[in-house]
Amino acid sequence: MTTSKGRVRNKRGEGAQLRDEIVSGATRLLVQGGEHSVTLRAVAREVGISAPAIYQHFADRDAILFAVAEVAFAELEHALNDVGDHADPADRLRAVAVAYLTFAKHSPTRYQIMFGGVWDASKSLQRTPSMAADLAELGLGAFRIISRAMADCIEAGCSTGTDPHADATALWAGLHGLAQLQVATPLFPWPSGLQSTLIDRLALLRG
Amino acid sequence: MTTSKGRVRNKRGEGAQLRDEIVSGATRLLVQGGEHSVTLRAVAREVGISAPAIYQHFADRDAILFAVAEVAFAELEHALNDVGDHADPADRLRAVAVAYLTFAKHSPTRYQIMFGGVWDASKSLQRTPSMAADLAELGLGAFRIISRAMADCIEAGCSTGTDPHADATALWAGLHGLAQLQVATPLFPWPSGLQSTLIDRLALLRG
DNA sequence: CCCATTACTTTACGGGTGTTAACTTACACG
DNA sequence: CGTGTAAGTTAACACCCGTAAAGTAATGGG
Repeated sequence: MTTSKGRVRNKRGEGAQLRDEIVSGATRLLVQGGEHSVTLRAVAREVGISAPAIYQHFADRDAILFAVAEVAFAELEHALNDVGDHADPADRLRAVAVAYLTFAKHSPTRYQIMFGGVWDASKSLQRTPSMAADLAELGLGAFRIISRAMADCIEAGCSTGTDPHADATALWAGLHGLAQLQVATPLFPWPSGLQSTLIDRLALLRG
Repeated sequence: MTTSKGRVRNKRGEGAQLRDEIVSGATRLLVQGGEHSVTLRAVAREVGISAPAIYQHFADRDAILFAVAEVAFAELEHALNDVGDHADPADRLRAVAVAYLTFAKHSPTRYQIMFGGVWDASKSLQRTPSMAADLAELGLGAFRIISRAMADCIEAGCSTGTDPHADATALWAGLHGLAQLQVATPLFPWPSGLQSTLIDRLALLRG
């Protein structure tokens, strides 16, 4: 086999493959046990390699978590983009919002490291300023999809909003709060239909 | 005789005082360094006692954090109740909402252990079902203040809402999302006036 | 065919954690 | 005054962590 880039090496797999295994192993741990259970050694254990082997692919524990977040962001963006065709821009916006909520609800721990990281100032992600900036950039990608759908609604007259950015931001905040709060306090008597209510009110739909 | 290290030990009735010192020490650590830095030993260090001494007052580390949350909930409730007199129920609701946001923004890490605990399934608070229930109960206390203010608005005709519980819940979700998201991602270009926009929209004010 | 490189291994260091056990001290009471 | 009890102490157990250093097996170029 030719090695133009010299990537093929060891018994376990071809270079980048192990990196992916590490990321998905870490993701698995995150989903199952929360952020704290994603430790360097635990990831290595999960993947079936020795702990120091990880340093071939990641600078430190935080870099792994960052990679997990990257994947999660990509997945979220995909979910938001892939809501199907909707003749009515309002329907589309609603679908995007629902997709956002579905993602957050379906994988809450990943959602947390994406958007809740800064809370814990010293341990979790974003210790490095550059990392915070990168995370913010990725988050903006997801936000822009909401923002665009919102703008389309306003332009089409489905929404009585006037400032797409401000309106989309308000909607985003509402979605975030609903998603997180519902997962965090499942014992609360959540009214049915709350989701639609909140979306329609914040997006100023059907006004 | 006092110990060579100077701390007066074991006076009867000093017990409860030390308990408070532990709670406030833990609070201090939480505020400064995030939840992960509130470790049993660190708390003991902060208070100036030995780690095992804590077991006289708390069953385990989680119990300390729970006590911290209790105090924080009391403080939040007090802040929500103490928004001054307002002739207009809408003004009062707005003031309550602002107070909520102010609290969350001013002490984000405490806010997190109050409402964000369940995210991390295995480490943080609420491992015990009973603890989750207790936390939920405390949270309900704060929510009821919002709910009552909301109901007053509806009754007075300041709000076009119809279902006080549902409307208050939507507002709560919005407030939670705004507070947390703004703290979590400070780099985002937050529009000015977003706070009032969100409150008025979710509370259906000035209809 | 040899050898440098690469990717991984084992080993080990230095530290942290929650928690238990055994000891010590100070006070309260008979 | 002696003594029992409660509230502290120190010491220790058993784990976990991140990561650095050194060893080893496979690979591919010269």
